[in-house]
Amino acid sequence: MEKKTQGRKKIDMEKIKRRDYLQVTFSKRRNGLFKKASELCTMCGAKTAIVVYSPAGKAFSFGHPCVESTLDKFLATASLIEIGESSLGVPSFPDYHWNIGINKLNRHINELVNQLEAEKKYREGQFLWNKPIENLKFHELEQLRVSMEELKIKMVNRTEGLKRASMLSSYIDINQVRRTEDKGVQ
Amino acid sequence: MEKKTQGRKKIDMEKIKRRDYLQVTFSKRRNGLFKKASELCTMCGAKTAIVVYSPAGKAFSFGHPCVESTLDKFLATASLIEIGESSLGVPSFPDYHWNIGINKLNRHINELVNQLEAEKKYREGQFLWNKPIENLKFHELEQLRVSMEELKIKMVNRTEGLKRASMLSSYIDINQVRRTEDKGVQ
DNA sequence: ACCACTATTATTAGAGG
DNA sequence: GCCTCTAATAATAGTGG
Repeated sequence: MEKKTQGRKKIDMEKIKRRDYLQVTFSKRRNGLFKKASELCTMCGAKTAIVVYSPAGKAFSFGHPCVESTLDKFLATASLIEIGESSLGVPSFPDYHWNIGINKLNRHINELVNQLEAEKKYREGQFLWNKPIENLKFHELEQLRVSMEELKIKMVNRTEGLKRASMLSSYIDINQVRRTEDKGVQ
Repeated sequence: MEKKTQGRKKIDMEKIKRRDYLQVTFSKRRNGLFKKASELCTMCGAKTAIVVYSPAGKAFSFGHPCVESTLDKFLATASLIEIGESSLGVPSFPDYHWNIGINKLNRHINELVNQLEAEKKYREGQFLWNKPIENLKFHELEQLRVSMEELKIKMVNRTEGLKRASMLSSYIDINQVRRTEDKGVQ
């Protein structure tokens, strides 16, 4: 029962080398970050989304009111501004489109697919990919989406363990903090 | 020059009512949040993306190494997990969807864009990028096709990279804080 | 892995410029 | 709006269970 603690050391802002310390520090500081975000949301009425990847690639997220809505709003607005600003005073639209970076277009496509899925979900109240492929009606659009899903499913099969428990698990009412158990930062 | 300060008051974790206080508190705490995130990134080698919306709807973001890459990774993984969970008990989609033709893909993307345009018009009205897209469907389509191929390759590469350690990338800059000017929370 | 403790540092509310 | 200052609170590194 020796209560001799040496107290907090001044942080040196270097990457921690010891793996056990890294793990515990990551856990503590991630919780602190989410707590700060929660305080910012409740005190100031802000909307916040945080995504943190541990060095091992494990994902943790915080969202108020939820991660997806905040991120969707951000991505949509960013893309709109991006496209709108780039086309301001630039009559030669082909050049813009040909010069735009692949990454931006990738994000654009991801956004298109995500938004369309959200819209269809909102309209139809059901994900079409729960149904057998043979019954799909909008064959062309469906085939595109199914192909993308197949792409993603292959990613699931390859990324083995870090998937299902990571995200989209449970939402807590107050803060919508959702996190998985911290299996390690390694 | 009266230096009588009354010190910090215990926070009451309620929504601040005074608008000027709300503004300054939002600013201070947002900076504090980003600083904490930066520390987490440098100390633990984490990847982080934060999006904060002020009550006025103004967006602030922090990202390490950048917002987009972290969010892209999150959204891709989230989508595949979502699909993975939803497809539990559903036999895997056949492989031929991987080998879908480029020409078909062109039509699919075209329909995707058009349908999304329609949906967004229906839901929210006109958007800035509606008009240019109508003027240049061919170029848009061509670029989207290229980006789809890139996306496919990129996702495969990313998946293979996930299995190995993702700590290869160097975390150089302190913050890579990208934010807009704080015009007010109101 | 998580929890408790605590000395010490870090953050910040409130005020003034 | 932003910066400084400072007292007071909050977060946390290190330790033990």
